[in-house]
Parts: sequence; C-alpha cells; structure tokens
Amino acid sequence: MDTKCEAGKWNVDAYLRGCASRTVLEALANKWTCLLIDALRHGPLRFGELRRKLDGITQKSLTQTLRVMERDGIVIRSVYPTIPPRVEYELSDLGRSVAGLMEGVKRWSEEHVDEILAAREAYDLRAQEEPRPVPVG
Amino acid sequence: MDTKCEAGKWNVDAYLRGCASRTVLEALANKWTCLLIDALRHGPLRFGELRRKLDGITQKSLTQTLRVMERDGIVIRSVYPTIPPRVEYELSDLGRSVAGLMEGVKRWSEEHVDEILAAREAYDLRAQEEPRPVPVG
DNA sequence: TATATAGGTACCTTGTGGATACCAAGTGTG
DNA sequence: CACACTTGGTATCCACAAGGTACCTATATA
Repeated sequence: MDTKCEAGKWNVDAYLRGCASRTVLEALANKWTCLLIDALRHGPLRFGELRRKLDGITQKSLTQTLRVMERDGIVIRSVYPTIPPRVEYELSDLGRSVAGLMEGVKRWSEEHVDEILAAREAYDLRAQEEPRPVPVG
Repeated sequence: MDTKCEAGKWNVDAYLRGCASRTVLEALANKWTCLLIDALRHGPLRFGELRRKLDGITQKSLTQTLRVMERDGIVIRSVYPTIPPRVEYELSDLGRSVAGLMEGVKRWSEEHVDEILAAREAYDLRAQEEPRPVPVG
C-alpha cells in the first residue's frame, strides 16, 4: 500500500516488511482473534471461561492465539499463583482500540456483504450454464 | 461478532457462516488481494501488467486471486478476443468501496503499528531474559 | 525458432489446525 | 494410602489446504 519502488513496481518482500496495513491485518485477521477481542470487550476472563465461550476452540489454538495477541500487546495476561492456578486475560488499551477499528470493518461488512454474496451467486450461476470466456482454446 | 447463542456461548460454525465481518475479512485479508486493489485504483490493467507490477507473484496465484475477486464482484474482467488475446481487469463500484474501507484500516494501522511492533520487541526481550510465568511447574 | 499473449494443470512442499496424550501441584474422596 | 479431578498449559502426530514450480495450451509476429 505504501511501499513502492522502481516505476510503480512493488518489491513484495519490502512490502511485506514495510506495509503497516499488512502487519495489522496479519495480526488481526485470524480465525479466532476477532472472536477473542469481542469476548474480552466487557472485562477480563479466565482461560477456561474463554474456552467455554468460544465453543469449538481447542486448548492449543486458544493458547497459541492468546500468546500471539499478548505478544502484539492486544491482551494482558495476569497469572495468579493460586491452587488451582488462575490466569486472566483482558484487553489492553491497544486491544480496545482494535475493537474500535473492528467496528468500522463491521459496519462496512454489514452494508456490503450482501453485494459480495449476490456477486458470488451470479458468478456461480453464469459459470454453470456457460463456460467462462477464455482468450485462447 | 454478531452471532451468539445459549448464554453468550458462540457456536463457531454458525459464526463462520453468519458473520458479515468474517466473510468480508476472508475475501479481503488475502496475501495479494490488497495489493491488487491498490494496483487497480487508477484504472484497468492487463494480466501481464499486473504480473509485472506485483513483482514476485506467480501466474497461478495471480489467476486464482483475480478469479476470486471477480467472483466476489470486486473486479470486472473483460476479454477482447484479439490476437494476441487481451484481458483487462478493473475495479467495480464495490471494489472502489473496498478501497475506501482499506483507507480506514490503513489510517489505523499507520497510527498503531508502532505500538504493536514495540510490544513485540518488549515481549521477545522479556522472553529472552526470564522464562515466561507459568501457573504450575 | 523464439517471444509475447493469458492462462490451465499436475505435482510437490510447506504450514496450519485439530485431536490426543501428557504434565504438575494440590485438593477431595473412598 | 490410592485415586481422580481441577487449571492451564506442552508435546506430538496427522491431515488438509494453500502456495509455488514447472510445464502445457494456442496463435501471430520478428
């Protein structure tokens, strides 16, 4: 988006390193990350509570996702060395800011997702009846 | 984000089907999709022009990505049956709207990517010197 | 013959996700 | 005493999907 070189040609490696949008997207556009941010919006939750809330997530995936989010500064992990152990996760300021960003994406999505879905239906219908136009052979 | 059930517990399958944000994110948060949208912002381009502009993309990936974007109604593909064949890709209205959405993400990213990067550095530094706090053992 | 056009397709490698088993400390139960 | 249960993880294996490489189509031009 913002890293070009040599007459409008992108060096993709430089792009991947330098593009802020891509860094953010890679941090957020994960299968579970958005769900976790939403789950934590109203206050801290324990590991087991999150696991039960996100019905279907495995321990491994939950651990991994939370670890990455903690590393990115989106969630804060607090360990209380009680017996049995108690680990709480909560959104940081940055995490709450992410939740705000997601609101914008959510609004746009709700406004336009129907267009995408309709385009897919129309495309699949076209593809069924007529073979797609190919330049050669 | 918007599909809950049974006392705040998410059915993830229903979520994956029903969540507009996720549908949109899956359509856009692709390795090449954002680059292609940006490349096409100033008018239609041919297949070969796109391939040269996105230095590093393979033919297969470019074909696949453009096909998906065409199916989602983001790009319009026009075939001119000349010799040699000529195929042009351009953004649809929806595609231009996506470019607008990406502007918001881009702004947020540029404002906050440094915080994420700093959090990562700090995390990695902490992880180096002290072992991470584990509840037991 | 080689190149340019716009792809299609078979194959291979990598990476990611899920399932499963296991751990460690203490607590409750028989 | 032996056992299972709790919490919050690790470690391991396996399957599936995504992505890349390489080679194929067909036609006109130099």
